[in-house]
Amino acid sequence: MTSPVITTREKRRQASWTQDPEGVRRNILEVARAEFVENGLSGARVDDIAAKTATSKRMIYYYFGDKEGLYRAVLETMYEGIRSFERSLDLGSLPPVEAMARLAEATFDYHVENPDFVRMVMVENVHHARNLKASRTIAGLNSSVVEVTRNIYERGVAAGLFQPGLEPLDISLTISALSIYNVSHRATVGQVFGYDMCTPEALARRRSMTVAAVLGMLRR
Amino acid sequence: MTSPVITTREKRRQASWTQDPEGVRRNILEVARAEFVENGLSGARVDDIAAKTATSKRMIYYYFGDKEGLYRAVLETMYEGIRSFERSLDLGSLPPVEAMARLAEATFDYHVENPDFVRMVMVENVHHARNLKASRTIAGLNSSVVEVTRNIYERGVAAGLFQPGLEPLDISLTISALSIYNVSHRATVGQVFGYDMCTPEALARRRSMTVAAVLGMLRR
DNA sequence: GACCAATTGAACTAGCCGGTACATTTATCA
DNA sequence: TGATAAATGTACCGGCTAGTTCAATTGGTC
Repeated sequence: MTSPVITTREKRRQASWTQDPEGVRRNILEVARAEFVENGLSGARVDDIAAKTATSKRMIYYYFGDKEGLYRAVLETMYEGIRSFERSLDLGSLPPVEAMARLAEATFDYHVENPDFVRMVMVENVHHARNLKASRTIAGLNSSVVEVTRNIYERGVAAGLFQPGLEPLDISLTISALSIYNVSHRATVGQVFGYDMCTPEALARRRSMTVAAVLGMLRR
Repeated sequence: MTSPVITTREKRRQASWTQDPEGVRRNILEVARAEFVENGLSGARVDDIAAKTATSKRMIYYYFGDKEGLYRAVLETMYEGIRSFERSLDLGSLPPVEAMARLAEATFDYHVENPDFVRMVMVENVHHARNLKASRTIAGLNSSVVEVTRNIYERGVAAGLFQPGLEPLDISLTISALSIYNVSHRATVGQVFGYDMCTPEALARRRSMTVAAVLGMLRR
């Protein structure tokens, strides 16, 4: 179904080649993602991206128009990823406290496992989310995580377990803040405090503190 | 004592001018800060910075060596700012719970009031803290916030108010995460959720939730 | 197998951008 | 006041960088 990705090694340098739009597109996106994540939008070089693909710079412009178009396409794949993660959450059957803990843990884990997403979001924030705004695709991908949170929260309030009067969105943002920080600020925290937040031990500690903070904030 | 900052307007375009090393340096740093904060390291243009100063590009290289040297100098002023803030904290006389709440609030407020610092830290993380590492100046500016946190925490544990066994650094990082997020992720959150985290009302909510989360996590 | 649209390649370019050469003016101080 | 060092201005450059031109090849269609 999906055509095989063309690796850099097997570059088709002969006079003859086989058409493979899907593969070329995917190959460019993969390389571009690595470059944008590593160097940011302005820091990434189209020539470098092209050199690392199995194809040429010409194809980047053919498929993505310009550098920002390519960046936007990468951004879109990232947001598709987290939306898909959010949809996969199935916490309706768990009791409120367990569900909320599980939500926090899953969110935490997602960010740890997807540093590229985290870095891309950082880059995008440096640019005031200009490309996020410009993407019709991402606009259509509305987040379901707030509704998930609302459901759990309201069940908890009804059961007398959580204190009432809070905004589900704020709860969501708190979880997000505690999850993303470990990855996004790994470098500066590592340098300033001589502490790597991403070792397995550090992550385990930070994970349980995240759950404790979220539940502690909700408990009445 | 400090010479007046030369504004862009009163550029000295005459054949004669007065020397003002301090002023020129400061003027360049101010302009550079705005540009780096707005565009990042690779996004900022030395020509643009020069054009917005009262002096010329020549002086940037005279005083700061190269673009990265200028960036590093800006970064250093930022870290001097937060270290100074940390030293100004005087929470030893407050009871543990109040002191911890006050620490969280003050940290929260500092980030809200210093978005330039927050953005600079973001940019620096995109670059894997390369320039932070390179700065001897910042290395000498060790953070006192962990010791402040440790003091409060240990008093709280001794008083039977906080649960024992936690790392002061982790508590610090939790406060930091919850404080910085509102500013650093304002753009993407604003776009994705249609929610501006930096309105006075939103900040008030997020501020009290931050305190609640931190205390909730510590309470035994 | 001839035609056409989609896809790909190689070489090229205009302008930007970090950095510099060189000359000149201002302050310091003996 | 003259010599020296520090500070500043003007003009310039070489390489990089996003984007393009022009042409060729491929695959499907009738």
